[in-house]
Amino acid sequence: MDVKTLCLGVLSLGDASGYEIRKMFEEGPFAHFHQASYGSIYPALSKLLDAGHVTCTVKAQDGRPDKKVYAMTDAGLNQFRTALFKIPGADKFRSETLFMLFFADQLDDGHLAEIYDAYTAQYRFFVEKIRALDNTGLSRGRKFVRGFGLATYEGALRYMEDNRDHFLASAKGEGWRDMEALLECMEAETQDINKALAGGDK
Amino acid sequence: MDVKTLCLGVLSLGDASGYEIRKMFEEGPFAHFHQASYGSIYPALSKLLDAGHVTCTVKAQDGRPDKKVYAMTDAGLNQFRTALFKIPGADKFRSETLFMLFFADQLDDGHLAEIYDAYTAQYRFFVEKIRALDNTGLSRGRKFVRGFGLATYEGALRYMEDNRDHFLASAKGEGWRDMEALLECMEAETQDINKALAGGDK
DNA sequence: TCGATATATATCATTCTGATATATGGGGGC
DNA sequence: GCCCCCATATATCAGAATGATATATATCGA
Repeated sequence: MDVKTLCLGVLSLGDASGYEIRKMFEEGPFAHFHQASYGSIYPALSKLLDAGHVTCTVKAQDGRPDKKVYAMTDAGLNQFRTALFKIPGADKFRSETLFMLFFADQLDDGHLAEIYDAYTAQYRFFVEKIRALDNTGLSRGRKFVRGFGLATYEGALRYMEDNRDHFLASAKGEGWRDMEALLECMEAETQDINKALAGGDK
Repeated sequence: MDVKTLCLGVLSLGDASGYEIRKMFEEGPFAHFHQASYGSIYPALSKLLDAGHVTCTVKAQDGRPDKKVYAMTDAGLNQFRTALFKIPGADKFRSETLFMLFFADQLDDGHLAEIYDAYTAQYRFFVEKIRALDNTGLSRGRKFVRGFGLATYEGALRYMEDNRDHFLASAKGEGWRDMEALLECMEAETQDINKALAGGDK
């Protein structure tokens, strides 16, 4: 799913400028499951304009720079609905923090605790913020992703709170498995995946 | 965190080829919170070799193509530990499925149910697979990320199972908020974030 | 008055993805 | 026996995205 489609999605909710679209991915309702930067949004809007999927109106503002407000056309809506009808690609989760915590034994104790507590605080903040959101009057899709995010963050937060002291206190180097063991593990998983897919999933 | 650092992390667990490193991100212990493709791994290994952070030994195999086995040097280990001491960047989660489900009202009912059930099945599969993992003898870091992943997936799965029927059955277009309302919402969130960060978090 | 922050658009080097190319060998189906 | 698919293994590349930077204006607090 490219940024053009993401922009069309945002514009299906109402007219917006590139700056506003970016805010939707930075702090808005999409922030927790998608992101896009200026460097991809502005070129995407140019392409959408060329293709006739959006229109552009320059609006002068007092006390602020001019704004280019984009609006979706019928062709754009069709394009968006076509994209929505495809099979979605797999989720992609990237966490530098979890990668670091994986290598806890290589880290200094103070730094490890610092990272752990900052990560916990972040999740606690997200949970509180999403809980505080008023979900009356929202579309079912918006309600669903809100609940989904809350449920996952709550699961993660509870785990981190429950396991903090034991994790930070447990001994370094206990139980060390080598590369061969990891690769064997993986082979077993591969077979499972193949079996599951052959069984009819996805 | 660039792919060079990710490769060093894998190599800190034992010697490996580019192909094997890729498997670690595709199906191995890192699969659920990081990914890297050949197109980034092979160039990264070349750069690490030039920098003296790894060594390379070509190994002939019977019945299989030759293998380039990479091993971390002392300089490489130092480099990796330096990278681990930095403040980790923010998590990045991207889900095309959640983006589509956000726009549930734009989707055909059959397709919506299909996407929902496939997504649920995927999470159920992950939960079962991680539960089945033998965690005895693993390092505390490995144990932690396993538990973390399980807790988040369980939270998401429970939510999807509990809300399926209500979500799919609820009426289209109920409660429609416009762009202005979304942007107002965001402004409130921004202030919260600033307050929280000023308060000492992270 | 100075610096920081917010609004707003735009560009670009670097990086990463996803696809493709190349080569070998094993296993299953017919 | 033959064909096709899959797994192993390395490498490259077009296209896309990131993160940083440049530019300009206005507000707010110190």
